[in-house]
Amino acid sequence: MNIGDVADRAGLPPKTIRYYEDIGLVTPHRGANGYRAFTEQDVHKLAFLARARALGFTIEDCRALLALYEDESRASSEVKHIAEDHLAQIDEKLAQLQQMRDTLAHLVHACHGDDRPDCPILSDLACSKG
Amino acid sequence: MNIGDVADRAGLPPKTIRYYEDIGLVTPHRGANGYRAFTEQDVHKLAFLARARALGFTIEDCRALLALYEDESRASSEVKHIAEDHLAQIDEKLAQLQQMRDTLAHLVHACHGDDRPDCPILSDLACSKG
DNA sequence: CCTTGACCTTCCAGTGACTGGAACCCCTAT
DNA sequence: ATAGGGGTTCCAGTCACTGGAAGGTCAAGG
Repeated sequence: MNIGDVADRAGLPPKTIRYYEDIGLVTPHRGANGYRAFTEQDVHKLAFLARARALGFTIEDCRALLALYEDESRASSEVKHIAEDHLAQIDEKLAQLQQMRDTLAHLVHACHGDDRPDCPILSDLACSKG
Repeated sequence: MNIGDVADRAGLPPKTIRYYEDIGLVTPHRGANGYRAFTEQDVHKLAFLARARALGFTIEDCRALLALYEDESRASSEVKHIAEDHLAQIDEKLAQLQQMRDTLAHLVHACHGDDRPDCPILSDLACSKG
């Protein structure tokens, strides 16, 4: 199968798939014309990657998950460990983002947003006592 | 004032301050020895930047905000507009992250995490019907 | 057979916002 | 004189792609 079809089926741009080959996440064979020839298994792997990336796992997480995925004898605890780590990171990011959101929403709310130059947003940024 | 002191007072690493000079956010003078010589105003500006960046504004947002900040006659509506845009972006990101969190938490919860190879996390990643 | 257009290939460069490191200069204290 | 802790520049790397140029390949239509 050519890269374009794989891209459609895995839900990843061709550029990204080539990049994944560059960094060794997939290793498609080559046809006589030099085109990459993907197997069903490759498609499966790439779809796995697409989903894991969509869940915010880093490429290195994905590499580890793929290795575990392909290891028949892995323990589920290893996978759980990676996922839990990632979950904790997401929680931290969520908290930070929520904090940012609250502060910003407060500022936007306080700003009258008219033609006058006074602006609570800028005042706050200028001296972070808000 | 030298870059180290400014870094302490503005809450930014020296490297970052040099980078901000590179991209034209600040333009400190130079002493006879070639060292950057920062004024109080520079410190103020950098602290402004530190705060705005901490609120997740992009560098280009910051550039715009700084310009508005230094423009005595700006309308607060312009600032509000930038802030509202940014707030909307944050909200979107929050929603995505929350969605990711929910899915992942569900998977982690479903995984027994023992020595056996069965793992709902990998199963889900492999075929996204979960 | 030729052309057209869609596909494929490689390689290089850019993104955003820094960060690390090398190699070197300057200032102060001992 | 020397040791250290500043400062300077510049180059390269990060992360995960993405855009674009230059060129090869393939199937369909005239």
